[in-house]
Amino acid sequence: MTRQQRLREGSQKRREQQKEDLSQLILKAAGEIFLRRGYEGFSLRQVAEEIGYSPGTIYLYFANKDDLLRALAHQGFDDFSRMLETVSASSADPLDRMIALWRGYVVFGLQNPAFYRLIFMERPDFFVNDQAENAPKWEEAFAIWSSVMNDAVRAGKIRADDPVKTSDAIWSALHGIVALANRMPDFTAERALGAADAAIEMIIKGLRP
Amino acid sequence: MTRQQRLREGSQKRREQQKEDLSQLILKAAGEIFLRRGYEGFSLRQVAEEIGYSPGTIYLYFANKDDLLRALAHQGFDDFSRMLETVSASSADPLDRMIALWRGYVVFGLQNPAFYRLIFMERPDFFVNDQAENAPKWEEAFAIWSSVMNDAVRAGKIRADDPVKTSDAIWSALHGIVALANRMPDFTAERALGAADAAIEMIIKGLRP
DNA sequence: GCGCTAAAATGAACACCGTTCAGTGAATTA
DNA sequence: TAATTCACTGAACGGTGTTCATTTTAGCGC
Repeated sequence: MTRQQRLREGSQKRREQQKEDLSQLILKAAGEIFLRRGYEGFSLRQVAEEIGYSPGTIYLYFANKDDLLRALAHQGFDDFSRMLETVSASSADPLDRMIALWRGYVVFGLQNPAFYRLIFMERPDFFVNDQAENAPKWEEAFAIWSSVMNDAVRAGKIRADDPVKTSDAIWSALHGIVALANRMPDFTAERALGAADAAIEMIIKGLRP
Repeated sequence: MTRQQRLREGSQKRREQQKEDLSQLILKAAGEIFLRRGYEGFSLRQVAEEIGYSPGTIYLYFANKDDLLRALAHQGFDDFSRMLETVSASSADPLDRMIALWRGYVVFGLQNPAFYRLIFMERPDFFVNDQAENAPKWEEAFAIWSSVMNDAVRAGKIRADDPVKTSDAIWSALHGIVALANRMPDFTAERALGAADAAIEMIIKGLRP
């Protein structure tokens, strides 16, 4: 390899590094503004303002607003997935683990309202219709969810005549709690946690074998 | 009363009538566009375009976009309330009535996605913080809801240790189903109805005395 | 019928938004 | 040093909600 080739390679690498840096800077600023202003208040022009670039520059790193929003959603979903994994490893008892998972879902939703809204309320299409390899796998998270439920069924802790419908019903109950807390002014986190306890108790008793 | 006075009164009435007419025309056009374009696509300029007036005219009849949107939400909530009343009178048996009410909630949500989204997902603040007399009463709808539940409790059909938490949990479950069906591309109405059946069965069994 | 007056409606403007693209200027290459 | 590539800009386009001076319209007394 000649000296010139090495020089060119180094230069190219440096450029790519800078490009990657700015991409990350945009993403970081976007995350801050998204948390600060919420889903509706989030705008590309503010992100550009924040990092001191013109609005057009963002389009050199992200295809459009949705693309940037999708990147944020993926980050948020990674956190969500990690939480699921952590919680599902918290206990050896199948029933305890399942309850911990459900409670973890609600707590995550209450503690990360902006991201929960983005992922599960405003733009679930980012995940459902996303074939990209780098996309966090909706299915993987759901795999944890259903494996925990399967374990409880196998251990004879709960009955699930129709696993899909039952799983949907449980998910809906938890999602409903978080969604109401997210949008209704008087559905406080405290009230949501109370509803979650009642729901979990109801579900467990309702699915008793 | 002189002839002139009568003339003036008639004229004034005619004017008020015209004002009322245009107000209703705006509301009607707004409803159509809201249904056609959904919550996000709805714009005042389109409403003005539809009825052949300039955008500013709408502000002579509604304070702003929220005010018009609130009027739509109130209409939608009236439909919702009527449905609750109708359904709650459908059966004499407390348990049947309660189940019919729950199922009616889900069906209404699935059949009126735009309005359900407006009322329960995007702008519940229209109701929670609305002190106006003409506002549909959130509390009245909830009164039907909880009276039906109370009847079932008194009839010994279900147990409700903590009525508020239990009621919140049930509402959350139903809302979760409708909310998921509303926003998730692959959560079809059919799937939602399946989840609703599973949820209702789970709840009934979970609350068995 | 004719001015006068008050109400109604307009349309241009403002400040935003996402998005595009010809043009600029700096860094790299030859 | 000259040429070229590249990141970046900033103005523009069409859209949004909202305001307000201005114009048009309609009813009134005469």
